[in-house]
Formats: sequence, C-alpha cells, structure tokens
Amino acid sequence: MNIGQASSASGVSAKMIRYYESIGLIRAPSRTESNYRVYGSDEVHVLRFVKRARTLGFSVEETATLLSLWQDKSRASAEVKDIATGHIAALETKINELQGMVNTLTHLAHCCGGDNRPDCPILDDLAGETISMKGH
Amino acid sequence: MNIGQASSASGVSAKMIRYYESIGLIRAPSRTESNYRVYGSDEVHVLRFVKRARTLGFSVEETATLLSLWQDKSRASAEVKDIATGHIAALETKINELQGMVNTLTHLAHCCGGDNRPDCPILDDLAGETISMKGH
DNA sequence: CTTGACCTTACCATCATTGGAAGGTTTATA
DNA sequence: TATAAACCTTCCAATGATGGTAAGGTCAAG
Repeated sequence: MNIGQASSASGVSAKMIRYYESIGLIRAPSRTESNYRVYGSDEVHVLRFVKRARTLGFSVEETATLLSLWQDKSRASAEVKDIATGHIAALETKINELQGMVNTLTHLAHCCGGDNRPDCPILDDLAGETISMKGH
Repeated sequence: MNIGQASSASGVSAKMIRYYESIGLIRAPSRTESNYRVYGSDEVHVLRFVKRARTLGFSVEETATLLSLWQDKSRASAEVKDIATGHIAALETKINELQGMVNTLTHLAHCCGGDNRPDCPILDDLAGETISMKGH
C-alpha cells in the first residue's frame, strides 16, 4: 500500500503521515526499490489511532504517549486516565476563556445599536471606557 | 516615554509593540537622536485598545479593522457590530468543538477504571473499537 | 512512448509570540 | 571618571500543526 492509499484508509493526509514520521511519532515504514513508502494494515491502524487522538484534541506529544501506552500491553489504565483527565481540564479551561470572551462581546453587541450612527459601545469598551452593567 | 514604559503602561510586550509596528498595525513612533522609539499617551491608548481586542480573541487583522473604525469618527456602528457578531459566532463554533471533545473524553474516562489493570476503554476507543453507550 | 497519476525531498507560509545574539545608549553607583 | 546594570536597537530563529509548491523520479494505462 502506497502513502496515498494509507492516507485514504486512515484519514491522515500524506503530508501529515510524512511529518509524523519525521518527528518520530510513527515508525518509518519499509520502502520499495524505487523508494516509495509501503504501508500495511498495522500502520494504517496506528494512523487511525493518531487521527482519532488528534480529533479529540490531544497534542501530538500526548498522542505519542498514548500511542506508546497503547502498544505497551502491560500498562496500567491509570496512566492513560491521567492524561485524559488532564486534557479534559485543559479543554475546559480553554472553553471557559472563550465563553468569557463570548459573554463580554455578547453584552457589548447587545448594547450596540448596529445602525448608521457612529456611537458604538464596542469600540468604547476597547478604548477602555467603562460600560454600565445596569440591568444585567 | 521609551518602549519599556509604553509596554508597562499598555500591557503589550516591547517585543510585540515592535512586531505590531512592523506589520503596520500601529504607526511607527518618532525616535530620539539615538534611535530609541518615543511614545506618548496617544500611542499607549492605541496599544491598550489593541491589547483589549486581542484579549477578547479578535485576530490581529480584525483588530486592525476595529482600530481603523475606532479612529474613523464617522463610521457606522453596524460595521463594528458585524465584526463582533461574526467573532462571537466563530468563538461559539470553537466552544462547541471543544465541548464535544470534553463530552467524549468524559464518557471514556468515566468508563475507565484508572487502576493498575491494562484494560483501558480510552485506548480501545482511540484504537477504533466501539464502546457501548448503554445507560447513557 | 506518451500521458497522467502517483511518489520523492526540500523548502516556504501560516499565526502570534517568545527567545536569543550582538551591539549601542543611558543611568546609577563605586 | 570608570564601570556595571538596565535599557534600547536590529536581525534571525523557533514554536505547532498543517497546507502549499516546485522540481524531479516512477508507474500504469492507453
């Protein structure tokens, strides 16, 4: 199986497969005489694992750890759970940050006429002028 | 006022002030004889505006637009509101993505013993093995 | 034997920010 | 006054994950 087929089969772009190989996340596969990478179902399985982990927001580094734990048949699930719960906490922190931005902006947009007049509470806020929170 | 003081006064690092200048987000200030940048309260005000916009998650490009609207006394607030509401929508999309990850991971972590045994539903999921959703 | 679809490596770009190196200036202190 | 510390300057590089492109080699079908 060439890289293009491995890509289709795993959902990881050929570009990224080469990149993951270059940073050592996945092992370099064997090559044909003409230097083409050759993949089998094992490699595709690994690529799918990586794809899924990345989709769930794990960093490449975390993915590397999860991958090695996956391949270590004697690992304790506690270690995996720690990574997952740490990641959940990080995601929640990020969500809270974004939600804070949304709340502030929603309030500002709500106060803003959005008409043809130049008066704009959003810009006033950005400029550092305080906005009344009365009624909120 | 030197760049260090402008940095402290605005919360934007000296490094970023120079960067913002280099990409044309802010205007190049005058210089002393010895080539030091000189800032006044107007420039600091602009830097604070930029800082606040970035804190609210606006991209540098959006910030540039907001800045020019801010400095255009005759702009219509509708234009500003459009940018803000578009940004809110983008933030909410991102939040939903992250929340989806959290939900999936929370479910997996909940199913995972987190003990010394090697059996781990989290890794099973990453490996592509389906997990029962019974009871959820 | 040509064409087109594949593969290879090697760069460059993104986005916002930080870091460092190598050198010049100003200020405070010994 | 000498010198050291704390500034400032420009330039270059790295981050993380991915996309793009260019220049070239290979393979299969027509």
